[in-house]
Amino acid sequence: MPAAKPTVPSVWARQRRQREQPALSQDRIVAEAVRLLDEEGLDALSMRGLGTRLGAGATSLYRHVANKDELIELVVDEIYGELRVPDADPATWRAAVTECAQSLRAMILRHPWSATVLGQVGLAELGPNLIDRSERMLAVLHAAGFAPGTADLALNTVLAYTMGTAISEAAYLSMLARSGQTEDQWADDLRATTEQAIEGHPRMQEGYAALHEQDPRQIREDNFTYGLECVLDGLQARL
Amino acid sequence: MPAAKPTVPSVWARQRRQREQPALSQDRIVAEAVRLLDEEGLDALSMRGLGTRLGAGATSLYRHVANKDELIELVVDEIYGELRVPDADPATWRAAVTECAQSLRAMILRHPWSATVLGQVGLAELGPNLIDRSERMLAVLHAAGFAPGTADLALNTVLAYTMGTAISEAAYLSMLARSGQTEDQWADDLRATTEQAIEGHPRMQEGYAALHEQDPRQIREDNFTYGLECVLDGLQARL
DNA sequence: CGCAAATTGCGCACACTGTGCGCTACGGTG
DNA sequence: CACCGTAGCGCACAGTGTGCGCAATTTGCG
Repeated sequence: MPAAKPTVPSVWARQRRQREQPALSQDRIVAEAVRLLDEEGLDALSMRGLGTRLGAGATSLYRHVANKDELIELVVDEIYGELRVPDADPATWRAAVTECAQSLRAMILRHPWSATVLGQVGLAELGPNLIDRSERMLAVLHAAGFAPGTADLALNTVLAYTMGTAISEAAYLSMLARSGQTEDQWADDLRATTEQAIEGHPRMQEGYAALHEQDPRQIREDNFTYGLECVLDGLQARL
Repeated sequence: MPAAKPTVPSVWARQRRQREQPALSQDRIVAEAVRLLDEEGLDALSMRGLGTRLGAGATSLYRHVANKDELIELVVDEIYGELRVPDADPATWRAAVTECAQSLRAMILRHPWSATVLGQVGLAELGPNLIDRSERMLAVLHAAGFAPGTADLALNTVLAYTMGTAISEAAYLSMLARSGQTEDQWADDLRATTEQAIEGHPRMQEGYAALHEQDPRQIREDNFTYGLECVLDGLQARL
C-alpha cells in the first residue's frame, strides 16, 4: 500500500473554496498594508501578517505584488495620493505653497512609518500619484513667476525642508511610541536621561529649558512654520 | 554505552583560545559595522555577518551591544562624529553655517545607508557626538546674533533642509546602485521608463529635459546650494 | 602564590522572515 | 462537455534576531 500522496487530510472535506471575499487585488493589498502600518508600525509589516488580515495565505499576495520592496513602493505612492495641491494662482502662490508643505508634513505625521520608508524610496521611484502632485506643484510655482528651470529648484527646496522637518518629527514620535509614552507625559522617563545627557552643554540646556513651559505640539508647529517662512522669503527674494 | 554528552568533537583539541585579536569591544564592533555598511549596504548588516568579519560568533556581540537597534543608534552617532563645525565667529557666520550644511550632506552621501537609518533615529536619540556638534552649531548661530531661543529654530531649519536634500539624493543613489548602474550611464535602463512615466506632464518633462546636457553631479550640487542660499537669505533677513 | 568570582565568547535552539515551486480549484471560453 | 489561464495555498529552504547555558579566560583577593 504505497500511500497515494502524503497529503490526504480528508478527501471529503473539499469544496470549501468560497468567493465571498472581494477576492485579492493589488488595490486591496496596498490599502490593507497602509492600515496595518498605521496601526502597528513598520516592523509589523510581514507578508504572512498582511495575508492573514486579508483572509489569505502569505504567498497568495505574490500573484499581485512582485515582492515586498515593490509593495513598499506602491504603499508610498498610495500615501502620496493624500497630498492636496491647490490650483495655480499667481496672486496666492505663497499660501498655496504653504498649503502643499503643510499637507506633506501632515501626511508624514499621519503615517510615521513613512519617515523610515521615505529614506529608502524618497522621491526617486516615480509612481503615478507622485508624478501628478509634482506636476501640479510645478504649475503653482510656474504661475508664481518662476522660470521653468527655476521652478524645479524652488520646489525641491520646499520639499526638502518639509520632508526633513517632518521626518525628524516622525522619528521622534516613533521613539515616544516605542517607549509607550505619549508626548505630554514623557517627562518622567526620557526627560531625566536627556537632561543628564546635555549636562555641560549650556546652549542646548537653554534651548531645552524652553520646552518645559509650552505645549510640545505647539513648539513643533512653530518650529515648522518658522523655517518654512524662511524658505519662502528666500524664494520670494528670487522672483 | 550512554554516550556521555553528544558534544565531544575531540577532547584533545583544546587550548585553542588565544588572545591575539584585540578582543571584542563596543568600539571595534561599531567601527566594523560602519565599514560593512559602507561596503555592502544596509540589508547586508546582520549580526552573524558582522560577527564573522570580527572573527567572532554572532551572539558574542550581544555582550557589548544590547540589540541590533542599539547598534544602529551607536552607528549613527559614530558617523555624526564625522561632522566638522567651524569655530564661532560673528563675521563669517554664513560661511560657517554653509560649511556645516555641506559637511552634513557629504556625510550622508558618503554613507548612503544612513538615509534609511536617519528616518528611524533622526535627531531624536542623543548620542555624545550629536550633542557636541549641536552645541557647537548653536554657538555659531548664537555668535551670529540669533537670540538663544531663535538659534534653535534657525539651526533646525538649516539641518532639516540639508537632511531632506541629502536623504533624497542618497535614496536616489542607492536606487542606482541597486540597479547596478553608475550615475552617468543610467541612461539606457531607467531614463526610458521615467521618460515614459512623465509623458503627458509637460512641466516635469521640461525640468527633466534640462538634465540631459549637464553633469548630474553638478546639477545636484547646484540644486543643493540654491536651496541653502534661500534658507540662509531667509535667516539673514531675521537678524 | 592559589583559588574564587566575574567576565567573555560561543554553540544550540526557537520563532519568525521573504519567497520559489508545484499542486488544486475556480471562472470563463470554445 | 472539455479545456485553459489564473488565483490561492501548502510546503520548504535559507537566513534573521536573540535567549540560554556551558566553557574558557581574565581578574581580584586572600
